[in-house]
Amino acid sequence: MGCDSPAPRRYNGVLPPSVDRPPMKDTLSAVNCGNCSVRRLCLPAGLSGEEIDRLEKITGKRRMLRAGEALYRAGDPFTNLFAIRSGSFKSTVIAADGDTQVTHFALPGELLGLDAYSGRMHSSFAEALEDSSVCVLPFAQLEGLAQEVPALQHQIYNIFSEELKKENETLLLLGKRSAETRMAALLMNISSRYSRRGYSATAFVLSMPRTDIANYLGLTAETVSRLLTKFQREKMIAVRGREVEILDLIALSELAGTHCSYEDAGA
Amino acid sequence: MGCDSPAPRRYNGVLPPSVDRPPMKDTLSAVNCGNCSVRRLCLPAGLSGEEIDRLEKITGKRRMLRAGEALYRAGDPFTNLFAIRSGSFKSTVIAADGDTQVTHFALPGELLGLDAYSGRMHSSFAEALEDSSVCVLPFAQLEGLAQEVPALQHQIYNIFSEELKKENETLLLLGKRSAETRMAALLMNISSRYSRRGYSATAFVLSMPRTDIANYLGLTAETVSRLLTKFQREKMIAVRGREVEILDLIALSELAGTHCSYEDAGA
DNA sequence: GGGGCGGCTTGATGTGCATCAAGAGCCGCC
DNA sequence: GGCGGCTCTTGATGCACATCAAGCCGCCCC
Repeated sequence: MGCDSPAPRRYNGVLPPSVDRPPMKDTLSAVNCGNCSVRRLCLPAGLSGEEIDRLEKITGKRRMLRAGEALYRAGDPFTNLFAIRSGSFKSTVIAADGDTQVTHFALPGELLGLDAYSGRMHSSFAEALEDSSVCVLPFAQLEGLAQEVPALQHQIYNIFSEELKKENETLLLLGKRSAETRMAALLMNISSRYSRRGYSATAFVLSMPRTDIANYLGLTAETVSRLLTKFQREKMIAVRGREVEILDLIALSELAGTHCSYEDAGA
Repeated sequence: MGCDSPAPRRYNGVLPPSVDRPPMKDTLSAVNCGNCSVRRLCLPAGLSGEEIDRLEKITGKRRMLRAGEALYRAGDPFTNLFAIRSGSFKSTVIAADGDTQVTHFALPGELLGLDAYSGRMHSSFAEALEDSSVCVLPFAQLEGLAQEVPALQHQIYNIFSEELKKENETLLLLGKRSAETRMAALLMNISSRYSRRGYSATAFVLSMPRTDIANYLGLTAETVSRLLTKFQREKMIAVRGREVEILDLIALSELAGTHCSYEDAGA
């Protein structure tokens, strides 16, 4: 394509390592939004019981993925949105020179593929960070249903809008913050997202390798490693491989500069 | 609010300087989407003549703003979207510590306020960079119309999705690129956006000061200034204050690393 | 005209994080 | 068990860009 030119700068490829285990086969088990543990965070939020029933009729199946498996790749035709049911994903984009950028880490209840609507083609990659399961949402049908169910349309706008808001915060982080602040902010972010999902806010396992964290934060893996060690030395966290325990939530949130939006962190 | 803590890092306030001229008064002149020069880029894209008529009934009025005037501020209740008719804007978010980040520069045909839908409140600021005019779109009515007009709903999704896609590219830029690459990419980006709007791709006036460019790119004004000087020395551009002329589009696009997506730049 | 101010440029110095390099822990596999 | 390949850590060095500090230019206003 003649696109081999300029200077990447920093970094180290982070492309789908293409796992050797066979992909899990698609299961056709029916989706059950009404009982789903993340329904408050997902499409069904704000829908009546009857509306959720209609939604379930559309979201025909689930798909299981193994760690490292790609949910979609840039260039794939866009037909489905995916709602994460369990596990976690990273989204990445790739520059013309082959350089990769991790743009999100996605957790259960979040939707993947929204950026593919315009152009009818995925422009980013989504890859499972651990064995995961997603609900498959054929967008054409979803769109049709939203036309009839205002609450659903409402929720779709909500999710788009939330997504934009989150990206603004990421820009703030990347644009002007020190490595230390970025790292602290990521830990706080993951903590609060796990917490919303009913997991511990202070003890969790990072599902992604250091290289992905570094890439996401615009740093290097070495710097991430040093920062985690430093935080540990300062008794803010305890780290063992990918296991993290937050020992001093207040200190960490102050470092992150987000304590005001993290409810009652200061109380 | 007890939010006076941590380390800002770098930078220099960029908040609404609050112009001394009185704000322009709102004019009630009817909007005419059908004739608007940016309708291809705006909400009417893909709508039939009759549908555009219905859209016009909703978009009741225009609003004129002077350079430096705020269109909305974080915390304002969300009732309207705004479509830029002429001029340009910057969007910014503000961190808990008061630090500001410019997240976008917006040009005619683009929508402002999309990130405020969820939560019914603006979470960012939009400020006119020059005397500008916008169409006011009461979102409740727009939402109602979209419920009846699939093509409009479609276009709203399109715009949301485009917005997400653009943010991904910005993340790529901020996450891993050198100052030089960022600056070149911004110039190319502005160039192509002006070009889509029927203006020259190679000669334009930057409507924003160096500090805003620097802030947007995660750099300092000094670095921006040095880079522009350097590009000029290397005969890629000519700069005089805010006037920019691109002398070597190819070289600049190669520096930016985006030449593959810039149609026919290599032809 | 001249003084003040904000935006811009240019230079000198400093530093935060990348880069390079080596080694340690962990795991799957032969 | 032990080898090869990961991810992760830790240390030494260097550089890109921030920071600090003048000075310039255009513009408004007295």
